[in-house]
Amino acid sequence: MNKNSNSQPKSNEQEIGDSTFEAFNGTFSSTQFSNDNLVEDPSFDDLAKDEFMECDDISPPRKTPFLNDTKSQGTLDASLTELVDQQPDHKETKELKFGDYETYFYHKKLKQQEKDDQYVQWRTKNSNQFPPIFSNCVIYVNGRTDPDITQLHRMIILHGGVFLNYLGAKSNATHVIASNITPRKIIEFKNFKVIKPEWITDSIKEKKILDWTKYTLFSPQYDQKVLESDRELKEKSLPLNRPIDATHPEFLKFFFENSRLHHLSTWKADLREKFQQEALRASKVSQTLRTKPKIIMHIDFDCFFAAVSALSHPDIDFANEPIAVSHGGKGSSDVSSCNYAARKFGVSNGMWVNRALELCPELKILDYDFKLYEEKSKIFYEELTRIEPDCIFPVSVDEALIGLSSIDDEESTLLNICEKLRNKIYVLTGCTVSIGASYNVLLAKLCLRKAKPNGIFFFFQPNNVGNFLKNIPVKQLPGIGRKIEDRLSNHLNKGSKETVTISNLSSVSRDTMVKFFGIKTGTKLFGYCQGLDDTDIDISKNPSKFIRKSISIDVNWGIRFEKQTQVDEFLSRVADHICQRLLRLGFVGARLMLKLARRTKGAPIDPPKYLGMGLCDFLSKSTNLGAPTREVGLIATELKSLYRIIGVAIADLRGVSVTISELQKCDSDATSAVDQKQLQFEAKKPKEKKVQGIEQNVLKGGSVFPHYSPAKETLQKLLQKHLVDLDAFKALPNEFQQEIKLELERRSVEQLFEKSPKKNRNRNCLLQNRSLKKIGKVRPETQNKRIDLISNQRTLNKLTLNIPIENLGDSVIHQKTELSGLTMEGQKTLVNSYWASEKTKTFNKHYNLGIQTFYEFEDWKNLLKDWVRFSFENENEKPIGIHENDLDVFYGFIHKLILNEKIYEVLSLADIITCSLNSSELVDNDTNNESDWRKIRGELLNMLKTNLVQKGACIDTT
DNA sequence: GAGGTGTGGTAGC
DNA sequence: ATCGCTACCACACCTC
Repeated sequence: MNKNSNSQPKSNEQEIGDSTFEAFNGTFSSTQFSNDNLVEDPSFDDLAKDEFMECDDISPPRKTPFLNDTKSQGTLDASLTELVDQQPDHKETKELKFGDYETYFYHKKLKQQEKDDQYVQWRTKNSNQFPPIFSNCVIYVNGRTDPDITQLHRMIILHGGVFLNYLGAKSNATHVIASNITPRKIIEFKNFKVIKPEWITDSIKEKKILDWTKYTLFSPQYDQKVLESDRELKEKSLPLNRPIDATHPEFLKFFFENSRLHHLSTWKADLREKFQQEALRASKVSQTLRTKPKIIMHIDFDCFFAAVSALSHPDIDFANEPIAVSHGGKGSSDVSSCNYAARKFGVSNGMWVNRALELCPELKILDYDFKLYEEKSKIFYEELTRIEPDCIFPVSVDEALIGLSSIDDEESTLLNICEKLRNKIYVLTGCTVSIGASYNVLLAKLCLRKAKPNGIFFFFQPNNVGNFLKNIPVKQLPGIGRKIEDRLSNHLNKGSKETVTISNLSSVSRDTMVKFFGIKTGTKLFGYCQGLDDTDIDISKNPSKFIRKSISIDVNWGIRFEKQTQVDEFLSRVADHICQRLLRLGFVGARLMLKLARRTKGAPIDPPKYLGMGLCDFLSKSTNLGAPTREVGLIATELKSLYRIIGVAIADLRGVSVTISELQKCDSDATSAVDQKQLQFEAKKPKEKKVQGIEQNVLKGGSVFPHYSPAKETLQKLLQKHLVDLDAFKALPNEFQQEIKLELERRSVEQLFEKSPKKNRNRNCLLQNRSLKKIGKVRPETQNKRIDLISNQRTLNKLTLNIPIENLGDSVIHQKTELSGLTMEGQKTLVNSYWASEKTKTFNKHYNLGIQTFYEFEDWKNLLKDWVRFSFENENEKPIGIHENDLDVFYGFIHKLILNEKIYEVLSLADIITCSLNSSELVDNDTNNESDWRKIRGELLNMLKTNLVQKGACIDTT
């Protein structure tokens, strides 16, 4: 068993299945490393007790490629026998961390696996009795059947078939067995051969596989063929030629369902959250000072996706046949995972499929099966929990760091724990894991690299660390990626392509590293070179450090837009999506960032990757939402606004990323701890009475708002209240005046309503801030934001409107199109002045407003006055006129105002135009110019009106 | 010097 | 065809 105990670290080119073990020193003495200690070792005893509880019928698992491997067999087979020979302890009542439901399924699965193994053994012993008639079948049994599922299971396995416990959407089930079927299942199983159980029994009787079509379950009208032709018809009627890009309303759903990176990220975040929550609970129970774990184990599946996907392809010889997981079979799809047989050909993760096929023509491409990955991952983490380490730190869906300190100083114990774990995981998932272990995270990670694939590697010789590290490429160090490697390579090798190893760095001083990579990265890298790493993986020591800090959505594939409306609709959908996630995770966020990928100038319009982003520049802009929120409307509006500020030309947009940060917990669930706290805080009796008052009033048939009657307030008072200038108001067309009036009345009503505790109660999460004002800002639909901003003249004048003038010039034509409902041509001809577009003298340039200059509203008022005057100035005996670019900037600003619901500001700007035109200062040299200005003014009101009507309609429906 | 903002890099398959 | 995500850290640069 300990035949490898004194071997040197194996090389990277090790054979598959080679399980190497490097001797401990220091804490662990190699003389203690023996089997005799096994049984007495308490931690091992515990381990054994947990295993196979409630499992009474245990037989040795089948031989597997993994176990048959000649190099590992001695060690692994021995420990495996030992593992399963342990008597189950039925008295064990210790609670399991994952709850009864999951424990139940865990044991169920375990039992099933063991039964399968028994059957396989019987079969091999009595191969004459059980001809393998189902050897090419992967069979799933649904619902109640006769004979029942257990019997069918047995028959299938005994006759060489594969029995599926779970039917994934992309499962490779060749047959589904069912006696009855619901209409819902008919749809669910439409892509499978659904057959009666008699097919199995009859086939066994006949000792040959019978024609399944004679046993189909569907009645003639639901016959498989009919279904298929139905499907074909449907598919033909759909415009399948059109590529599905981000303009499609269902794009996000479709995209995320199929994005491996999306899955990886969400799984990771979920795991993190789960362990963080558990650590939080644990730390409440015991606040004892924990010591740092002495041993760090790094456990990771070998080519996880490939191994799991291959499970549904029993015909594949995973150890020898090159396989890869990807979408589709060719082209610019990424290879997400490939097995070691494929790696021998030079295939690697992240490579495109067509390149991989060039290197390895017989490479088999398998599909993703995200559900199955998740399922296997769950088993993996359950197993990790089961060995009760000091701490578990999830690195990824298939990978974790484990801290151990309770093991006595027994090398054998650690090796045994690792091997048992590996075997157990293999038995339960059908996939192999590798384990690296050392005394810190850095070294554990490096050990894992050496252990892969399908092996174990330890390093516990601090005195020998230099030797251990010297040939390791820096790229293998955690946190050292392509960029840092490149910079190191350029610095050290002066451009030569040779891999930079740690020994190459020995000449680099700490100061140089800090100078190169900054204080943190530099120091860390320097430490790594000495084998030092103080990363702590114990979440429970400081759970709050691991709490989620942001939520984001990135879409950098399929982004192709032609019109602003498409972009806006997409941003709305993204907002909706992110708000749903905020809700699901129980957060509100106060900060919003939009990051756009813009095609780099000169990069091809269509990059080599189909609908990919190609070479891009990234531009980002963030904004404060005022108070933590997850209001879709607000976030969508802000995103559209941010998009316009960043100002990426629509045709060049290749990626959209939205991040919400400054999160606060805000569970919608009233039973949550957070809400309970807030409810206590909110306990204010008088407010409750008010609610009753309103409700009573409604019952009596009176106004919902007993203290307010809109009719009583005169128009003048209303206008005063909202600081709308009476003259400006009178200058408006009648129709528009009416709308403003209605709007203001509505706002007064809502202002009252907003103060009612009924609404606040629904949002008590925000009461934490003890600020009703902030609550108001969270919900623009209820107009509080407007009131806040408009009712205070000082605020108004201080308002900084983030419009960088030059940026707007590029894209505001599109914005105008959006707002006024006019076509782009219509917008352009709105000002039909004689001045030509080649005219370079724009107001903007003339006044040298500069780049990225931000203006307060007062500045904009003055600018407008100046601009009007400027346009009437003479140049070559003609007035300068209004330049298209200036107008773009101006409309962009107006748009921003409207987006932020600053009605008063738009009105005052309209008023300024009127006043300026009437001013005697102007040289009355051209009536066209004046009429242009009046058109612009009309357009402002038009934009406002359009927006108000939209808003009104929106509010009416809600 | 503290704090805000934009950008860049890294990790997992 | 294709599904190039996402959370986090670190840092440069800026303002106050």
